Amino acid sequence: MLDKTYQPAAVEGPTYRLWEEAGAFAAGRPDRTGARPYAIVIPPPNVTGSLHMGHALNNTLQDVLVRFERMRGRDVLWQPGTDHAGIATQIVVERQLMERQEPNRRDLGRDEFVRRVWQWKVESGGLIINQLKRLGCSCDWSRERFTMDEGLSRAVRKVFVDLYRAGLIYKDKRLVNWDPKLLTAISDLEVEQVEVKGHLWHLRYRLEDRVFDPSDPSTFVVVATTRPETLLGDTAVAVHPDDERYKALVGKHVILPLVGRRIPIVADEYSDPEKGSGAVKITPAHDFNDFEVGRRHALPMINVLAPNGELLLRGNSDFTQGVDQSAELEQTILELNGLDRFIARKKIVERLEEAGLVEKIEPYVYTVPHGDRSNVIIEPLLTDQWYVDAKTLAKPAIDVVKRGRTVFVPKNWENTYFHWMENIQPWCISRQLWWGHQIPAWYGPDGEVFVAEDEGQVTALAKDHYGKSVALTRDEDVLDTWFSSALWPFSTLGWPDETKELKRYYPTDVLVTGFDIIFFWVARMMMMGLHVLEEVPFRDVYIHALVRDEKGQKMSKSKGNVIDPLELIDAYGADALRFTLSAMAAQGRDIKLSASRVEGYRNFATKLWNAARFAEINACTPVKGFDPASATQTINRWIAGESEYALAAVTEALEAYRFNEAAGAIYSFVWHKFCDWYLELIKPILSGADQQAAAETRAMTAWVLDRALKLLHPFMPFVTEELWAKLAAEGEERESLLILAPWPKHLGLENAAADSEIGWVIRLISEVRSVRSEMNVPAGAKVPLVISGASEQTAARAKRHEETILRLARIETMSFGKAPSGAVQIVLDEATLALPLAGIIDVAAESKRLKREIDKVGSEIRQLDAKLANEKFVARAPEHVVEEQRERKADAEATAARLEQALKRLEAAL
RNA sequence: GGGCGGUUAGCUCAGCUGGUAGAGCACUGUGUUCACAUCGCAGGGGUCACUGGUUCAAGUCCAGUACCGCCCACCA
Repeated sequence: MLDKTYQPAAVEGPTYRLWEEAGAFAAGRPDRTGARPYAIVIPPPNVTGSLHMGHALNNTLQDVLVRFERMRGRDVLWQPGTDHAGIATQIVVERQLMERQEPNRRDLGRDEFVRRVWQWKVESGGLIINQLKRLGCSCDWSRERFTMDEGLSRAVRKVFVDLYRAGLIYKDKRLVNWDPKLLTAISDLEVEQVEVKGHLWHLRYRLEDRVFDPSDPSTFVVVATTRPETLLGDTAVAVHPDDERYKALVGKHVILPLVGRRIPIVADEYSDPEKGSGAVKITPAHDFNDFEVGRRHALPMINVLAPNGELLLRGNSDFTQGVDQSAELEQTILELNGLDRFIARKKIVERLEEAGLVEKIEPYVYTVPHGDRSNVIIEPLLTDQWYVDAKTLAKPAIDVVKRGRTVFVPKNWENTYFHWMENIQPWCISRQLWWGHQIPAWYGPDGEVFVAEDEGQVTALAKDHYGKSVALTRDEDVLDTWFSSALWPFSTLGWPDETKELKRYYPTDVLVTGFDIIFFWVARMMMMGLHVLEEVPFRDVYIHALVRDEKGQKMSKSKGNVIDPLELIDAYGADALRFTLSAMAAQGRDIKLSASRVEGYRNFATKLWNAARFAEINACTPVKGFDPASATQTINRWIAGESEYALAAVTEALEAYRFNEAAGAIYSFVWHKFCDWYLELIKPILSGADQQAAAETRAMTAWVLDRALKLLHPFMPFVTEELWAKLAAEGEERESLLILAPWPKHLGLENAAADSEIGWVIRLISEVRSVRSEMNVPAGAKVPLVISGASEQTAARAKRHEETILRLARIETMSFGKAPSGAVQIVLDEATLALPLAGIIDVAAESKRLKREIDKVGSEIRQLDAKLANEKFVARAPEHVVEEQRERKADAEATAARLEQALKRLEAAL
């Protein structure tokens, strides 16, 4: 006997183990060898991660698809794994070392530190995997991968070497986004532009051949800057070639304050006469634009910053090059060397003010680049880094989407993808970290670079080159985490080996992910997949929304508005959370989650549970060989047909990735069709005398319930699997677990006659209930029902469903004849239903109610009249639309006439 | 500066190819009915942001406006 409510906590664990023991998640099951494959690779969560709402959504949707296709008979591979997440993981372990007051990373040394990270990974890295299991994810865990596994590392090395040899990976010295806190380069994508309120300083640079006089503008040039501290690295002042104010100055020189460096005034179109003073200081080593200007004018690049963001002046030969020794220079070095960039800024401004070199200071709002991990201001820094020639790789990746070989859903994300891909910049892939794939490049004694997959090959290469064995040193840097992620769709399948999995499951069917990583990940997988395997990594890319809190804010730990999916699972069950996320996954931009919604769907699980309980109590168990098409009872034919509509709706919606529609379709079928009406309508049959009808109804109930469990299983796997087992025929076991059961087939059970008849019964009951409620008839009171003006068909229907009507509409007796006076009257199609309530009802109130009804129908008639009187409408609208309006008008007029009669009868009774 | 979304019931949102506005929650009334009070039944509540256009017909298509949000961009 089923409990009164569903207890998720008691069911979820054992059910999950059941699936695992049955090998239900495994790809390539023996029973599917001839089946079409269906593959999804999971967006690998960071190994440091714990399940947040975004993961919950992302993985719920994948699991819905995977379970759906598995039931449709496909050979499903859902490839799981985790990402080593270079920076994030290194930060976590470094923090842990600090908390435990252990030696820091540098004291430990690289090998020991990396060993400690691995150790951490073994101990704590599996957390999120277990959380995915709690959500019910049916990944093939036997195939779990990690981006730093030996196999995946081999793929990384091979791709790196191949791309290097193809000239698509190269080393370059240029400005990079440098994180002064993490002490590593980062890619453009890892930089966030943050708007800040700051200042714009207008500084005076004195002209070389003039004596500086603050009151004489002809003795200096004013430059405006938001970063005064970088003036130490200035190597020019640029003005626009057409700027009349400065034309005469081009070619002359100014003397850099605090330093004494003589720098030229150059003409360059980069300078915007509208901005600042129209003259701009050029610091090629510390600004991306200035870097380009510097290249055009062959300016020296003077780096004045150490990697940690402190000024580096003493012993900096670039800085002092060509500058005469002076007391001023010495003081500058003494005061500023080793200062943090922002402290130095203050000092420099102070000194400039003392010297009368600050013309004015304006408040100024501008954007400043911040590191997305460290949250500190990023410094453009001149360093040697490895780059991927993304522009070349992007071309085919753009092309395949244009030609529809890979399709984004929703389609408008393709624009975002194209825009970024068409303007793609070289991808900086080297990171000055220790945790990650160390770059397979070695340097000879003279700095010659050798790139190969392993040390043996590299040694041979070097020997060839030098004619003898030499000592090589390996490049210390590691690769951007996203480099290995980019290979995920094929590295997890065993590439570079030609495995049978690679052959069978690549390209994968769909990638399910959020729009925030289209650039980071989707685009790069496209580029790598196409380059390495010459085939797209996935056919479809389903982009889902981001989960936000109830107020629409992005959930983040710092805001404290995080809803923990595991807490929701504990409170309401995994099924309720999954159903909520599915139901809310309309193809918009974001999902605002609230616990009340989850609670509502928990109630849905309970509702289903109780429907099953009803089936159990009434011995509705599956009957072998039952053919739903053989049903004779109208109500049974009706629910069979309704189940067909639901099947079609769920199937079509899932095929189109319309998760919310699929969820909505099964929800309203189970609750509003099956529970609200079918189960109520069959109660008289089940307890009635007609044994054959009762038997048919029991069989149909079990059959429909089975069908509902199947349709619901992708969304609510736990409760459906549990009920599937419990509802098996007595003494028998199911042929398979629900997870492996076949998706229902369309049997053509739709039945218009049954729809019409049951629809009529439902309308009758609803109308009677409504009027009773409105007339304040006590719920418990049974009243007689007199039907007048009924057609033969209606009378037959009423008789067929008499018991049901009596029961559900709380009717004492049903009869046919003239409507008695002093009765409440309901017009239902051609018939009028009278509830003789003389003495109970307030005649005046009833008269008012009827008049209101008449008004309502009247205004509908007027509207329809106007429409039909419009010649253009009749002439131009499609025939069926016009016809529909005519019918509607005829119905409304008939109803109005009957209501008028009803009103007359009522008033006659007064 | 460019691009993309959003604006529909008190709240959170559906509404795909234009043809009588929907759901969940909340609210109101009600409930001696044998699956379910995590429930049943009934009900209130919307000039679909605004302006104009296309159309026989617009929440739905087009243009513009106003707010809100996101993404991209090197603006001293």
